[in-house]
Amino acid sequence: MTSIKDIARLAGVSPSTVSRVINDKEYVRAEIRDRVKAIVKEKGYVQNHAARSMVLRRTFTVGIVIPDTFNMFQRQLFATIEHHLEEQGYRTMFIFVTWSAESESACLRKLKSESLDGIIMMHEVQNPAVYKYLHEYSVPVVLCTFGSEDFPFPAVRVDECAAAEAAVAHLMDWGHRRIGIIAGTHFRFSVQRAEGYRRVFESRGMEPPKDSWKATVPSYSLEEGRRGMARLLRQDSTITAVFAMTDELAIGAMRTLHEAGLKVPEDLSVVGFDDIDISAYTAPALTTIRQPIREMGERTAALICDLIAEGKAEGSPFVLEHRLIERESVASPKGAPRDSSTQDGAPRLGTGGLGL
Amino acid sequence: MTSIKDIARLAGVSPSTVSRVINDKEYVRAEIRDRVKAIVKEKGYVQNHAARSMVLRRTFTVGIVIPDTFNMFQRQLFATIEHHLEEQGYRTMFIFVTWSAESESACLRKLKSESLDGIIMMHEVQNPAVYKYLHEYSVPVVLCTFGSEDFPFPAVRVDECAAAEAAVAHLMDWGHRRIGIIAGTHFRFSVQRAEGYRRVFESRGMEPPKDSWKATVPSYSLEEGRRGMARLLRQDSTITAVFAMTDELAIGAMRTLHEAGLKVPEDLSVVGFDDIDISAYTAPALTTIRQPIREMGERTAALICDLIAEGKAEGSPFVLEHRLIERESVASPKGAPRDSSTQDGAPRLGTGGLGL
DNA sequence: TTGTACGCGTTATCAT
DNA sequence: ATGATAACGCGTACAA
Repeated sequence: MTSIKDIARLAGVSPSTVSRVINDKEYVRAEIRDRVKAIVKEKGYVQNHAARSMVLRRTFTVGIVIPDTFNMFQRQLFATIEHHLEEQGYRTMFIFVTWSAESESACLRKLKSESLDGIIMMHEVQNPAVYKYLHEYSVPVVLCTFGSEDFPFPAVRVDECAAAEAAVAHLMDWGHRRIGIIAGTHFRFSVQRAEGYRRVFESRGMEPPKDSWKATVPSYSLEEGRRGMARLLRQDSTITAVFAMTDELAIGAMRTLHEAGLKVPEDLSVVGFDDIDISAYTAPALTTIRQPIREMGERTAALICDLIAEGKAEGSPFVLEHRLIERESVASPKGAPRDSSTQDGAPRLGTGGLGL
Repeated sequence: MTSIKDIARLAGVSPSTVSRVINDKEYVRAEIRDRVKAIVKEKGYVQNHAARSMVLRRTFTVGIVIPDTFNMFQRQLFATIEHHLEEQGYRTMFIFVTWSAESESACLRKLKSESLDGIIMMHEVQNPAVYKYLHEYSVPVVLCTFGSEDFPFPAVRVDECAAAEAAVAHLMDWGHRRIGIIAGTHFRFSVQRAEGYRRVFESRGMEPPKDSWKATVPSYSLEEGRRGMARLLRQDSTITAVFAMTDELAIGAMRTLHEAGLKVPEDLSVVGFDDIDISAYTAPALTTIRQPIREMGERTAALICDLIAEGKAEGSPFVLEHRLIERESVASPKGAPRDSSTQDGAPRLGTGGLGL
């Protein structure tokens, strides 16, 4: 590969001059600048990243820690982040993590050896050593989609509990009382969303939801949604609606319903969470909670850039607004007309909530 | 960050010795080896990647060029590749590309500056300069999901044309004759799949498909599938089946059908292509062509490793077998019983084709 | 305004 | 078996 020295020789100047030209520094005669630039272009020269980051002691790279099974929601999120980071001149390096302890150690090792300029965590690593390392060496970090009480990292997220509450309250507004939940585990949001579910019952002075209305599944896949729904149906066939903790789970659940010959929403209503892109295209289209993906991504990218550049992380709030997207998967339970206490008329059909 | 020199000082040896220990070289007394290792562990030392790749003149990094709007099929594919590469000690760097010329230039620039050990192209870049550069500097390259006639890069893929033929033939076998197609553009596979579609008509001695049976859409998104199907319905309402060039397009198409009050497969049959994971969970589940994702990923990873290590790329074939996955989205056209020339009985319902 | 010299962290080579 | 030294490509302080 052609190096800065080659260019220097070709241009009849010293390497430092070439360096100045490339980095748009002052003190270069226009004439020389042009000559060097021409040669750079001709030779297709580009700086060697490794050498640069070695001497500059920074890598211009932001690491994104993300589950290796990332879903469409996360996919859209990091696409936004990546895009903005790119604009700011940062490279992006993905660090895929599974739920295994070994994978988390590998993650830590990677974080160390890469000496990244900043880290965006889109995955709640369990091993505290990771956060501890990041904190001790004061690596710029921003948490995205979850928060932490133990470490003072800025966190961009929605109020998971309130959002889940909105989803379940929506079901209540439609007259549902026996509402099931398909719940995941492991992550903070799983307890928060479950808490939101519980609170709706509480705040309305109702009995807490029965245990038989809950199916806990080991992951957030379509298949687990399918299984969870099947279990729910077995446990208590009187439920009239289901809150699935993620859209994937909800779509899997609808599949079970379809196989069982049950119609959504006529026989059973479903609401999801995340508003992944496919949720507007299922039959029926899924009523769900939308997290402001774009905004979250922009905010996260801006934060990490500020953190890297100036060490500051101001400009709250980092808790963004969620929004209920009404589509077609919710209706009144059979026999029971819609709760008169709500203002809204019929559910919006079509792609009204598509955001096009 | 603690460096090799720090460790050396702490252990009372020279940096070279530490280097030998770290890289498991010979000629180190066991006693010293243990002492150094202990200190390395205690200090949590890890090699600096930039420095290493500078002196070794390799980055241990494989670049994956991929569309920034990658779909679930590609997502599963690169997950497999990433996993295998990781096992072989390679890092992975994604290079996201859009369909713009500017983005492709940026891609080229990146490829140059990163000095990657190898490149996996999962996206058909239009600008020949990219391939030219790769070829000239004999960077190890493997194409994944498409081939090239202009450059001798090994390519892992299926026979797109034959696969599309299988999809459409399946429709024919069910008695369909007026079969529409939702087609994309830009990529090699779009012309190959369209060609497969055409050939079925030809090989059965039928008239070529009418122009009004074809809707060409500008991208492969859910939304374009929806639009394409709507257009098809307007252009010729007598079609009884549709071949969508990708599953996303198919799912979007089914959405239009749902909105129009048409039932799949009773009113209209649909077959897709790719077998993305959600295709088994839609209602109805999608009949589609499965590309052997796992195998393709493994093959691609193995190839790039061989290419990097030994410069060779042997062990064809690189053209893998596709497979028709029959689910629920195909039935006989209304009024017409299933073509008696086929051996198979009723379509498989449920998740028989799920591959669990 | 330009060039020289050094250092970043690591490994390979050669000397010991 | 171990250590000293050079080199990788670049940026920068300092000399010119």
